[in-house]
Amino acid sequence: MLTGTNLVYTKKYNLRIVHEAIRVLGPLSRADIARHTELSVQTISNLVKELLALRLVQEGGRRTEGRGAPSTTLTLNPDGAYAIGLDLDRDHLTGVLVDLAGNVRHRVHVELDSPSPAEALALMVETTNTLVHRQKLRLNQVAGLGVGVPGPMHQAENGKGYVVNPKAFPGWHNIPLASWLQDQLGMPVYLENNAMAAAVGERWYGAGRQIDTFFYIYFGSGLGGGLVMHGQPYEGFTGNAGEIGYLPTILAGDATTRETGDPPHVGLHFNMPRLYETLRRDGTPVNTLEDLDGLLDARHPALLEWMDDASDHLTGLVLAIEYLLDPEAICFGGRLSSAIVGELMDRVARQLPARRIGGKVTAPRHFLATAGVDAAALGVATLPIYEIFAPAPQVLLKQRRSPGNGDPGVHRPVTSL
Amino acid sequence: MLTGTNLVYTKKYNLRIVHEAIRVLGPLSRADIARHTELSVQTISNLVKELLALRLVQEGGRRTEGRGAPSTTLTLNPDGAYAIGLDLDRDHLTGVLVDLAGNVRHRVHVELDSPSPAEALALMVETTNTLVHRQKLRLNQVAGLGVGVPGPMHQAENGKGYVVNPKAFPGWHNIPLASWLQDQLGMPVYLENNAMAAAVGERWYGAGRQIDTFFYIYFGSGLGGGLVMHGQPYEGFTGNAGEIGYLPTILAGDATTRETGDPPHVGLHFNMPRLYETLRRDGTPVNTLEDLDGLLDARHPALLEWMDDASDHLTGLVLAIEYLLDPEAICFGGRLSSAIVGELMDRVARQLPARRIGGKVTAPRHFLATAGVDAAALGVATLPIYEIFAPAPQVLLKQRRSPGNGDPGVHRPVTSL
DNA sequence: TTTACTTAGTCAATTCGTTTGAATAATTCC
DNA sequence: GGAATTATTCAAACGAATTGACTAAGTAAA
Repeated sequence: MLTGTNLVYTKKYNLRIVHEAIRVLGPLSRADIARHTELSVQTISNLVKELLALRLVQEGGRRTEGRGAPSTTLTLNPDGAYAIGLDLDRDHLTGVLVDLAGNVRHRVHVELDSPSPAEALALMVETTNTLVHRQKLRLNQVAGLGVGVPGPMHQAENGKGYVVNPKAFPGWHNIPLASWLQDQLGMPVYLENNAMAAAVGERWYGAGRQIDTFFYIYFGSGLGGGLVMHGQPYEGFTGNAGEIGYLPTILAGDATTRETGDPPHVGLHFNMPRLYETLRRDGTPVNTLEDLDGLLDARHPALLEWMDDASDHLTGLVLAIEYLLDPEAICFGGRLSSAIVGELMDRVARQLPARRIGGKVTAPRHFLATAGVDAAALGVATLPIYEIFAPAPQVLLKQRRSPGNGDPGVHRPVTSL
Repeated sequence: MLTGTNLVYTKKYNLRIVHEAIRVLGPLSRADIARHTELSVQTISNLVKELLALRLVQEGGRRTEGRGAPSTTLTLNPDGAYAIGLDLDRDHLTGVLVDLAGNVRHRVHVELDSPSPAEALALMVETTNTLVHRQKLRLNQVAGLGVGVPGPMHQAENGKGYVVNPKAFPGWHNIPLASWLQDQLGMPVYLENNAMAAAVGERWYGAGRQIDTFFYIYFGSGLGGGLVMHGQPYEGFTGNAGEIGYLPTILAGDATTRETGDPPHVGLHFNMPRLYETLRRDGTPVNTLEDLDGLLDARHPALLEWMDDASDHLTGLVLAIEYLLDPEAICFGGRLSSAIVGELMDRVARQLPARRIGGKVTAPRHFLATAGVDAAALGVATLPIYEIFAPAPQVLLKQRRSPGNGDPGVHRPVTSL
């Protein structure tokens, strides 16, 4: 990115910064924003005027604090924008319609069993239309559609667009999900692995608002991870950073496990279908994540045994993240219930001190994700909103006009801000 | 960082972008730069005029290619700036004076044996003065001094400035090396762990110029790592990202090793003093890194055994980096000779395919660092230059005027560009 | 109650870096 | 030799943030 910048980009960025300041720190007065952004009050006044005209922010009552004239408070207009998020996995499809403030306005949930591409596509289009109509919107009033799938993703064979991991979805080889949906729905579609999406959601609406750099450990049907650095999601070169499930459990040695033919890796210890099967063999019928909650309440021995093993590996994983990435915090969330995730966190916290190398004083703090079981759906829904409103540094830089700019096909719309 | 920007910052950034374009892609004409940066020729012409006046770039001959008027070529002026780098470890101090083009103009090397803080400080001041006088410069003509130490670093107890890891330097508890030197020498001092510094050097002068995101595996007296993402060094929240030596070798289980009292971690397998001792017990007198080269030529069994063990762990480490960070490339370098590092890389490359989880198609490429044994010294020398010239996004953003801006004490000078 | 002071916000003029358009020079192609 | 092409500069225009003057609306002190 050796491109320069000019005053047009300056303004775009400042508009986003004002929006972001109100979003994160609001309600705020124009003078407050000026102080936070180091811009002049006059500039803020002009930018706020534009945001008001776009109906993205709204004026509240006047507030008097100390001496001087009372200030007019500004907050985001929740109805300023909508986005849709679809979280797809082999066993379910969850769809949400969220507004600019991150409120889930509508939710649709369907249980699935390894759908074919055609079935899933039809269902996703239907779900999207349902969500749009319930809010009495037209398709073009929605900022975009985010789709979450279990990682990792690969590039399509023609080099255009990402395709879903065929290992998680047998029969989905080389299906360019994003462009299919985009053609059907005529709105920008963002495909992302659900762990990363959950991280973006946490960054935008959760505790991540205040935390610059954190790693999100995502418990889904498998184990995933997402990384936010300096407020920006970090995707990696091939778009698969944070794929913690593939980390080897033993750093040296290449012994492949008899069972899967793959080298021993962390993911095996967090494979939910595998856990269900173990529990079933043990005489306990389990099919869904909700069933696990009941077992936890009953302190079921086999479940507790799994949790011991899982937290043991999780501790090592946390250490790897600490030493390699040194984040400010580590976030735990996903589709497992808060009760189970919380217990895992407790166990990790107990083990961790003894397993750190001596002399380390500061360590990243751990926190439970705020979004709950729909973290991924909410997360992918924030992708279009993030794209339009986030004050990312690249907003400031001129875009290459030339073709072949490296971005492989996932739609990036002309941003409105 | 919720600060805005204005046209003054725009210009600063564009100046750096022009400089960077010439540095990386040069020699370039004004029109070439305009095409690369997407700025207008007029703008480039103005900015180049300033860089010429600052003597940071120089005009070369005119070059005619195809039809049209011939263009004036622009290159960096090597004498436009100088910087000094000092690489300190328990066993040595290496100092280099480099120019803007990355040429090592002078080099000083001293063997040490766990110096006291006072001794080391005196020696570092002396070395700096020697290097400055050899080039017939005055202290204030040097852009700054970079100091590399083995990581990790900690914050000083008063919260101001980083201090050297007391584990690597017994008796160095809570010594604020950077501010001491800054007071003595009156130039900006940048303290950094040598692995990260080597990565910055590689990014600036080596193969990293073309690679946006890479991980640098540094073989020093121990094992270190540095991370460059989107062209920017990533430090982590406490400044200790990339501390790969501390990664647990076994993800689950908290068995501490009898020997050190610490949990088993990768660093133990790359501890040079420990290797020397093993070899000595084996009847082979070894004291320095150069001795190891001789043993490699002789295919010494004990050394080869170490290399097998080391590469075995290195492979696991590479996998962890691949899956967690998904970089474009991984760079191998440090103070071990290229011959040894090269052999380690060969062994890793042989083991790696069998140990990846099935289905992974693309993988980061591996390359040997370009800088050789002085990588760290050259790397720290680039820190002041990087600070002044690198087109980092934060250059575009207004700085907070208020005190307590979070930057803990390491001197950040007013940049000239 | 009056007066002084403080703070929020707007209007108008200024500043400054990039862009645009015109002009000039140097070279190749026909 | 003339037309086309490319590099570079000069001068004017554009558009963003800034600055300074001003109004409005409150608190604090006399």
